[in-house]
Amino acid sequence: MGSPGCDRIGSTPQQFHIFIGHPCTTPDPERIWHDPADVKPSRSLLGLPELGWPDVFQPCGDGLDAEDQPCLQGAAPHGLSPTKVLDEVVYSSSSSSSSSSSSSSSSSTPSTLDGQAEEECPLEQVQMMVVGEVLKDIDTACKLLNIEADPLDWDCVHVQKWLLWTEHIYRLPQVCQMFQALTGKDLCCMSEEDFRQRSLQCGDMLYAHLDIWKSGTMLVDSFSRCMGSQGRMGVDNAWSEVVSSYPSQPIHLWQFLRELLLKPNNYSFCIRWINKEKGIFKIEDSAHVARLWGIRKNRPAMNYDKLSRSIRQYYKKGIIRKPEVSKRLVYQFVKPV
DNA sequence: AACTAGGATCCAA
DNA sequence: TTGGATCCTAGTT
Repeated sequence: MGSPGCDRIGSTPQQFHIFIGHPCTTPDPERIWHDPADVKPSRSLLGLPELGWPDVFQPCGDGLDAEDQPCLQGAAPHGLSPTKVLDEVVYSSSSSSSSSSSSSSSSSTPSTLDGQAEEECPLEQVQMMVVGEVLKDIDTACKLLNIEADPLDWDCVHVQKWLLWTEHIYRLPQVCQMFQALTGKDLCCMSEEDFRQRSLQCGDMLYAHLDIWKSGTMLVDSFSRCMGSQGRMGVDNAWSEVVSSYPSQPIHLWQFLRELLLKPNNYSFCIRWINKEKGIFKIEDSAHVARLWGIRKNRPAMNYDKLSRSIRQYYKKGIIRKPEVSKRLVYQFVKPV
């Protein structure tokens, strides 16, 4: 018996709550949610229509919600295209480093030198964080989709994965077939008008989203050149995280599940430890985990029925088992992580 | 309805 | 050969 309605991606879009730019993609949730200096790029920052945060993602554990945290939203001017925003970030960082008083000279009335320092530092921090967040978002998607960060490196399959992913994140209608047999290079050569011609409804959105990815490499280059050692370290760290994360060989399901479990700030809403020491975990959102696995393996028809069958294959192999007290959706790694 | 269990088959690496 | 996807029946919660 299967799980009706779960065979086709998009059949239950309301359950697919991944968002590439969610704060929880950042490794340290404590810093993110409790540090008042931390400012997240909102969807509008990226030139994308706002989604209700709770509908997009529910940060688990701390109960905080971005809508309840005005400081986490609207970090950048609205109405800018992603490229413009990123360009501004790069440009202003460049200005501020070439002449460290750039921001202060344009700022209204810094009363003291100390005041200048106070104003400059947060600006650079915010700029760096914006770039860092963009890179981390791309990193998250790269890990999940098992694709390169640079669209120029994508083959047709990678393009389809990216499209599938983007459809889900932004709840776009299915557009994959409109971009068949296109490589990443093909995509990058296309103009916004080309995108619109292929998809009147969301071509501009796809174009903008691709722009963010294309800007990733450029951002790293620019920041490496322009930022001071502290900024450079931050970006380098983000980038090294991106680069080092490319899994080149096929991933096993148990490894994938462990990956999700080891990033509770990202995925605890759909899979979490019950007892990490004993390796016991619970799948909180079976459909979501199945979709993540389907995206990872490029199997759009994946569902929990099939995923759980694969998990059960691990029983014989001694990789995963049911805990002594069997509960629904609760499994146990035989060798705890 | 959703989940669990396991047999059978197919396919790609 | 192996790991996983897919389809299936049957039982349980």
